[in-house]
Parts: sequence; C-alpha cells; structure tokens
Amino acid sequence: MKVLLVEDDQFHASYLQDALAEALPEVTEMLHATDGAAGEAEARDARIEAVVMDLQMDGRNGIEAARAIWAERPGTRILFWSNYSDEAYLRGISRIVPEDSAYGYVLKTATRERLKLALRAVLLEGQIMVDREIHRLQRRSASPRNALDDSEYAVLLDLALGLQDKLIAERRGMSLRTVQNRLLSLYDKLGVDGEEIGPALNKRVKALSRAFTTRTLNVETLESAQRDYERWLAGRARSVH
Amino acid sequence: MKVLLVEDDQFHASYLQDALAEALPEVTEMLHATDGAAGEAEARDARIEAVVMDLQMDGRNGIEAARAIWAERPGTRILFWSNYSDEAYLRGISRIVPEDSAYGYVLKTATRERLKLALRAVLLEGQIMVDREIHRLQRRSASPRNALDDSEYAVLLDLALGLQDKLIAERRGMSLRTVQNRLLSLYDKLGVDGEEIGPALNKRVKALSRAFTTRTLNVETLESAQRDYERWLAGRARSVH
DNA sequence: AGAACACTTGCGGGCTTCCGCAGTTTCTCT
DNA sequence: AGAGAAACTGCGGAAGCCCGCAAGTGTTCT
Repeated sequence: MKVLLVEDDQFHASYLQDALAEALPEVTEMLHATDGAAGEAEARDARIEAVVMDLQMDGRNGIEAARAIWAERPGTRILFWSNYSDEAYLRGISRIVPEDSAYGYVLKTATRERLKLALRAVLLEGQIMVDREIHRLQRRSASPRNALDDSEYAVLLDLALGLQDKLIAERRGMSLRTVQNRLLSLYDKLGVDGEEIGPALNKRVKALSRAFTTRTLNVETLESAQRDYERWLAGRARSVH
Repeated sequence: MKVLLVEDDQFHASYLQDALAEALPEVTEMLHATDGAAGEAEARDARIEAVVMDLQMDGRNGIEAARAIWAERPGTRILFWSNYSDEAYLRGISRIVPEDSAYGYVLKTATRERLKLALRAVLLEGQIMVDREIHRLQRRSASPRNALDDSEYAVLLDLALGLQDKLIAERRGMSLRTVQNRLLSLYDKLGVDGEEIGPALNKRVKALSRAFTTRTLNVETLESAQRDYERWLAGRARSVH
C-alpha cells in the first residue's frame, strides 16, 4: 500500500510519518510532498489511492489539490489533517467531496491515538471520519440562524472582491434589487447590526470584516475568488467585444 | 539562567526545547507556557529575563504578550519564533520594541543551526538578530511606494472596523475632509485602482480586501483593533453622558 | 382550488462616499 | 526670515448604497 503525505511543515510531517508507520504496518511506500501542486503531480504519477493532506500551505492549498486529485480519481481516500477549524476551509471541503469517496478530517491537536485511528479508518477501511469538533462547526454553520446559502455566499464573495451592486447583479444574473436583498440578509446573518449600541457603520465593510473574524472567509478563499472573477471578466470582455 | 518558552504547538515546542538545550548549556531552568496570557504571568512570577515567543497563538497572541512583558521589565530579551512573515505582525513588533532592549526574529523554516545561533545571540549576548527574509519584508514595507505611515494605518484600522468617515474624524481628531484624503492615499498605496482595466469597484471594501491579501492586515490585528475601538467607545459614552 | 408564505423586482428618498477645486495652515529648506 | 512644498480644510455635486413600500410570481400547505 502506498500513501502520499502532503504537508509543508517539517515537524508535523515527521510526526505524521511516525504515526503512520505505527498505525499502518501494511504501508509499503510513503511519499511526501510539501505543497499542493507537488502533491497533485505525485498523486497522478504514482497512482496514489491514499493521501494525508494538510490544508493550510503556501502556494496551492490542500482544498485545491484535493479537488484536482478527486477530479482525476474520485476513489482516492483523503484524510485532511489541519490546525484550522475555519469555516471557510470546511465549506470548501464539503463542496468538493465526491458522493461515494472516503475522506476524513482530523485536527492536529487530536491525540496520537485518534490520529492513528483515523488513518486506519479512512485510508485502509475507506470509512468517513470527521473530528467531533469539526462536526460541531459544520452543524453550527448549517444551523438556520447563521447559515449562508450558496447564493448568499456567492454574493459575499463578490462583495469581498469590491464589486458594486450592479456588477454583482450582472455576474449572478439577478436584478439590482435582489442583490440588495441578498446583502440585507447577509448583514443580518453576519450580525452587522447585531445588538451593538454603537454609531452607524459602513455595512459593506463591516460585513467583510465580520466574515473574516467569524472565519466564514479567509485569505486563501478570497484569492481564489479573485482568480474566478478575473476569469469571468475575461470571458465577459470577449463576449461583448 | 532561566528561559521561558511560549508556544502553543506541541511539536514546535519540543523541537525548541531540544535546540535550546543544545545551544545553551548554561540554561538551568526551562519554563513553558502555551499561550500569551500564561506567558505573561509566568514571566512576571519567575522574573524571567529571556523568552522565546511564538507569535501566532490562540487567545492572547505573542505581540500583546511581549508588549505586556516589556512594559514591566524593558530589559527582557525576547526571541520571536514564527511561521508568519505577515507584515501585520512585523508592524506590531517594531511598534513595541523598547529602544535599548534585545530581541530577535527567526522563522520556523530556518535551519536548526540558525535557530541555535539566534538563541545564543539574543538570549545570552543580548544582541539584535533579525532573519534576513524578515528584514527584506521590513524594508519593502518601509519603501516609499507601499509604506503606510502611522496615521494612514490608524485610518485603515478604523475603515476595517466599518466606521464611517465622520466617526473616524471624531476618533482621530481630524476633519472629515482630511480623513477622506487619508483614504485616497490608502487606496493609492493599496493599489485599489492599480492598472486594473475592470469595472469600477467599491473602493472601501476593495481596500480592506487588498489589505488582507497583501498581509498588511490579519484577523488577529483586526480583533485587537476591535477591542481598542470598543474601549474608546465606552470612554466616549462616559464623557458625553 | 384557495390561502399563506417566500422570493423577486421597480420606485423613490435619505444618507454616505468619492473627489475636484480653492483657500489656509504647517512644515522644510536655504 | 522667506519661499516653496505638503498637508489640512470647507464646499458642492455626481454616484453609490440602504431600505421601506407595494406589486408580481412561484411554492407549499390544507
């Protein structure tokens, strides 16, 4: 059995290697990549079927790498292992997991035993295993009060990029007023006006600010949204001539 | 000689302990705290004069802890050891270093030899030692093109919190128009309009967005600015009755 | 089928923001 | 001290944003 580790921090990588060797004696070959792009290449070349993936890496991050790997071989088993319980990362993952594939999510603060358990369960048995703390987060983000549905999330990304209402309307195919309605519910859900007694705020900016502090958004997500936007812009320019 | 380690990641902490033992046999006592608040208390109680401090920690971060420690005993020698080369952290540090105290900054990606060198140089010899990569960043941030001066930075923080022009003017004691001038130069320096051919943007939001992607700002800085703002608000309410 | 509810859209008004123009103050040289 | 540069300030207008109101469309119950 071959396993690929994708992890850019050397201490964490060597800890992982030890734990993996202990947990899975059936591993015959252990590959190691230190960023998402190298991980993708490695997975393709070596026809890897089991991966342990860090999420937060310089350059190409774990989510993007996982998406690329699953696009080629949806059966690949991936265990995500990360410090970060950011909602932004979770949202990214739940969006790309193929229906029938095995994956797991373990926090780096988990005990060695729990890590080893997850390694066996996901990589060997093909189970799905999500750390309890993560699960709690996902539940919270799915609770009616704070859940952003996909279209609100899309508008949030556009807002974060600095697009004006009219442009968002064009990009998302909604009327101006509908965009503004979405913004209103965003302000509500992000708690922009929430019980603060203070003076009036610039809601647009405050919404972005809260999206960051509540980990609904993070820098990587923002950068990837920017790339999407530029691609769309290029397409639009072509179609308008 | 007593040394205090403040580091919340267990792998990094144990690596640090090893390196410290190798580099400084004269250390007789090694204390360990896992967050900023505990680090402060430990430093005070044990009358610590040498600290190795992680910057990025949950709860109270390294910058705030260092400020508190230096406020009590400016002679304390502090070596910052961190993954993060964010400008936001650097700006924080250069603001609080007492004129005559010894400090250093080493990246976690540095070799063991370089770390040991920095440990000896800063903690034992009281030298100042800054990783070359960090130094490069500081220089860039001091270059005329992108440098935000203190008052621009203050306005950026207020903007990020969602304050409106009028409120910023009140808080910072400037006229409304001056605040707007600051904003204009912020937009310029953050490249809000920079050679992008795309449609017009919401500059306020885009400025915040760019501040994040260029690492001028990060979530911790934002949260601490929010606390400052709330304190100011409370004071203002009292003085107005 | 009909009632209740949610979502979308246009209109309009009050407010904020961006920014050019021009006068005044403050800083910085020689 | 005096000249020139840089920063600060008020005014005013165009554009964008926030949002209440009301009419239209679609969905889900009973």
